[in-house]
Amino acid sequence: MRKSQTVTRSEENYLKTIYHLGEGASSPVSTNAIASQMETKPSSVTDMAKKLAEKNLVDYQKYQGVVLTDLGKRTALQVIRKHRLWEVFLFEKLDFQWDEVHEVAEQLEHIKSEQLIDRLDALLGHPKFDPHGDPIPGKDGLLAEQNNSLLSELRIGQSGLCVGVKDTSTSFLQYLDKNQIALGQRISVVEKESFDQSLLIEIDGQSLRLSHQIATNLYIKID
Amino acid sequence: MRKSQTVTRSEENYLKTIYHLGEGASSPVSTNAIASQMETKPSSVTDMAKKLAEKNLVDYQKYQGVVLTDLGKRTALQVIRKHRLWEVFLFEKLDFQWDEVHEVAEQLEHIKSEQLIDRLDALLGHPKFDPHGDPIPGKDGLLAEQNNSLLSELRIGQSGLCVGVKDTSTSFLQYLDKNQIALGQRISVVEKESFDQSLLIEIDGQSLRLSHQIATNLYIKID
DNA sequence: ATGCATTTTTAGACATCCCTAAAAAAAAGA
DNA sequence: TCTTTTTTTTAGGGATGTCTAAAAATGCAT
Repeated sequence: MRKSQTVTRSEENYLKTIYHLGEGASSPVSTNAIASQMETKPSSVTDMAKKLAEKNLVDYQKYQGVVLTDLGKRTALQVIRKHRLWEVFLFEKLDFQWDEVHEVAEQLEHIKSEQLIDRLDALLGHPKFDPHGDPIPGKDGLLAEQNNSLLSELRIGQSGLCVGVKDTSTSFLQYLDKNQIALGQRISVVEKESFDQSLLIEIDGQSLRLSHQIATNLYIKID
Repeated sequence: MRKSQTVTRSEENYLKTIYHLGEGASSPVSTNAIASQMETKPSSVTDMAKKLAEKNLVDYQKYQGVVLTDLGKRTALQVIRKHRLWEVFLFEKLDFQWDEVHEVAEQLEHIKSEQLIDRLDALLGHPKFDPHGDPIPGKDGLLAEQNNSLLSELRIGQSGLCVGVKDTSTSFLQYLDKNQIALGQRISVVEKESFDQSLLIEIDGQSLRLSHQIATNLYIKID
């Protein structure tokens, strides 16, 4: 078993981004997609692609984008695992709001100590999902299954539990807070407006109208 | 009030080292002292001294070493505050041994979030000392008074509480663990051997002989 | 006090990670 | 197909933080 080389903070950030853009799959991710996601320049991405390929973390063919190797995927998942565990810690133990956890977790995810993460995981009770409902990869790199639907996909009369958000921007999360929509709540679809696809839902005994855009960013677990 | 510029991780490490070497005082710290403490080269220290002087964090005169400015001292103390709070967290919440906390805290101390540190401090109950008995600077940068003695300074018959260690090396801490010496314990000096300055002490109902070297690395709070 | 040893600084270089500008390849459309 | 547009890569360079080797300043000792 070959000892894995050091992966820098910057390399970890690239791997994470590539993982998210490729949805964990093996479709190649383009230079431009990575650059715009990371708010950097395509030329910087090309440089890094070569470095990651050198370290066997991605497959890279000129002009063809990058694909994570198995090693790259495992590495990315461990960074994501750390990110999401820290998010749970901030939310549960330090009373951060769910729209405040991301930025700090971006820093904490790069701390290198297996012991630290194992024990943090235990302290938190081995959580399976982060405060946004995203699944936390295990030590083995496996993700909990999530066969969830978007709220916008529910038919009239259907109901389910709100289990996650797709958009994690501060403005969206604050909108949910303002309308008292939180993870774990039951939502029923009362009516769908065909004109603008807005929904009338019932939540917590209250009726609420949500735009289509909101409904496409809420994950629902149907009973 | 001028917004303080960004301080890099490397700069923070230099400030911390300079603070420790200067014992917080205003005596100049030499280039070589910093270099050997940080396991780097004197030329690198000179480079950094210029950069820190530029940012008003140290006073630097060629060939005269560096002295922390007020701003530098405040910055160093905040890094030390973070380091020691994280040590308490690791020790109290994640069951790390006291010889294991340092390395991970070296990484965690550079996380930038005032909110995080404030809340961590609260979670831990605003501790005043870290697991080695070192005082934790407050938000205001003030250190709790510590008028402690070294065990080697006690006279025969005197006793006190073990409140800290001077040497924090793994080997020393593990020696203490092996001999069941921990912070908070009462130690009485029974006898002093003038030949090698070793001590016979009583601790936890047991007699124990300690070398002079051990005794000069244990802080005792005399009643 | 002056000569030698030590300390410190300078000069020049390298690695990382980013940038801009220009060239090259790929994709799109007429 | 053959332009034109878009994407991607190359070339060259800047900032940070490190190093080695050599020069300069300091300071100790006889």
